[in-house]
Amino acid sequence: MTQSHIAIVDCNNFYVSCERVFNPQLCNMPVVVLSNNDGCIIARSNEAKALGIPMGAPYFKWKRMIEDSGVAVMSSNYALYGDMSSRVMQVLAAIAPAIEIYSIDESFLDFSNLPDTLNPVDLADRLRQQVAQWTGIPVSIGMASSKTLAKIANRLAKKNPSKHGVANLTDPTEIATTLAATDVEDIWGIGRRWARMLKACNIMTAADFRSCSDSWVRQKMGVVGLRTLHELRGIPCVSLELESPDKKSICVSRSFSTPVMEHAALTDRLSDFASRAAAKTRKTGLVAGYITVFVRTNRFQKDRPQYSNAVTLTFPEMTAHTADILAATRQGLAHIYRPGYEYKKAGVLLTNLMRQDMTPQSLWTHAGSPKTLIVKEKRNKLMQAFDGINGRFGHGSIAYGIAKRKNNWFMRQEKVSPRYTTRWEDLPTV
DNA sequence: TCTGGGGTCCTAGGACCC
DNA sequence: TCTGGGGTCCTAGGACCC
Repeated sequence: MTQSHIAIVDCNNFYVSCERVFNPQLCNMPVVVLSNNDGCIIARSNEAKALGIPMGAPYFKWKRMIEDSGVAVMSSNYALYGDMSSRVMQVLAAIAPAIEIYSIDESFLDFSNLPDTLNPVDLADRLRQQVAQWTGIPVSIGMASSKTLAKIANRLAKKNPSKHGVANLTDPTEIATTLAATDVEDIWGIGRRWARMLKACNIMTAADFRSCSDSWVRQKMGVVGLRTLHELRGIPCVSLELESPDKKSICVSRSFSTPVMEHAALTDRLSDFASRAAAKTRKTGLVAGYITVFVRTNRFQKDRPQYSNAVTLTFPEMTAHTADILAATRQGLAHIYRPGYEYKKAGVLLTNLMRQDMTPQSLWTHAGSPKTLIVKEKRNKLMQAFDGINGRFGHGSIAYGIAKRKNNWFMRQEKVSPRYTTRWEDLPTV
């Protein structure tokens, strides 16, 4: 068996980099990108990080400082980021032996079994240059024998300018010094809670953690923590997933820019979420068995009356049909809606998903009978036409009557860039 | 005034069964 | 004064990720 070697390619400050590709004035200056409703800061350029602006911070708390420091602020433009992501991944997939797309801005690549003539660092350099040339996005690449170590190598590549964006972490001495310089909370798989617990036990760095005993880690952090421990020792426990598995849940939820009190208004918004969720489900060729509808008040306003509730309903027959999902959403909301509260967030979650062609037939519909088949066929064709129109002209171009009243509740999005790559009208001109 | 959205996996404990 | 033992399935909640 050959030694495992894994590379992770991570786009630098991805959302900011996407904005910069089409608006070069944003280069060499501090830039942040905001979440939906311009609520939180979810991406920062290096210059913005240097100013001390933290990831995930509420925008309103930093607005003053951001304005005073001349930081450029962009609302998020997911149509642009999603499209840029697939371009980056296409370049990687064309060159690398095998790829696992891990998130919108990261991919793991299989560098095991490279031919002797091909040095992994040379291959990584080539990938970096090719992605930069063909998409304009800068990436960093870390390599090691496990995913967790590759992640640490990636941080090294980003932090250490002498690495020029590529770090291959294989030398035991370099691994030891790098782990000693890595804070325990910067390990992939160690979040805030576990970091706090570990630090309380005087385990401060990745090197400290690596020398903990298996039994102690197993007891405190379960098998997940144990896996991370072994990965840090260079034993791969998290394998590459070359085929992306089917989703197990599909969720559409939003916070509202202003609170919603009325049942009818909540129905409007949830109906929109429901039809988006239905379209997402059809797009992946799945059908849902259960639906959960949830609502909640603003959890940050502790002096206001709080209410949060959810209900799960079972579909009589698995479905991805907008009409079924809308009906269930309205039924679910009727169960959990209580008047007198200021609702801040709501959503629809579809679970028990299955490939449509694997769906068990209901006992009651005589699924095989010619009449039922014709009805099903008609319903499916309706949804195909529906998706075709919305795919071409944008979500909501066509909608069920109950899903679309007046959409006068737009998201707050004051600084959004054009959809340069996915809308003809927004194509940049040169 | 203003605090995102979408996922995964694991575990403990209860219900139920023999 | 006493009240088995073991297995499976399901779910809620907790941890994590980007």
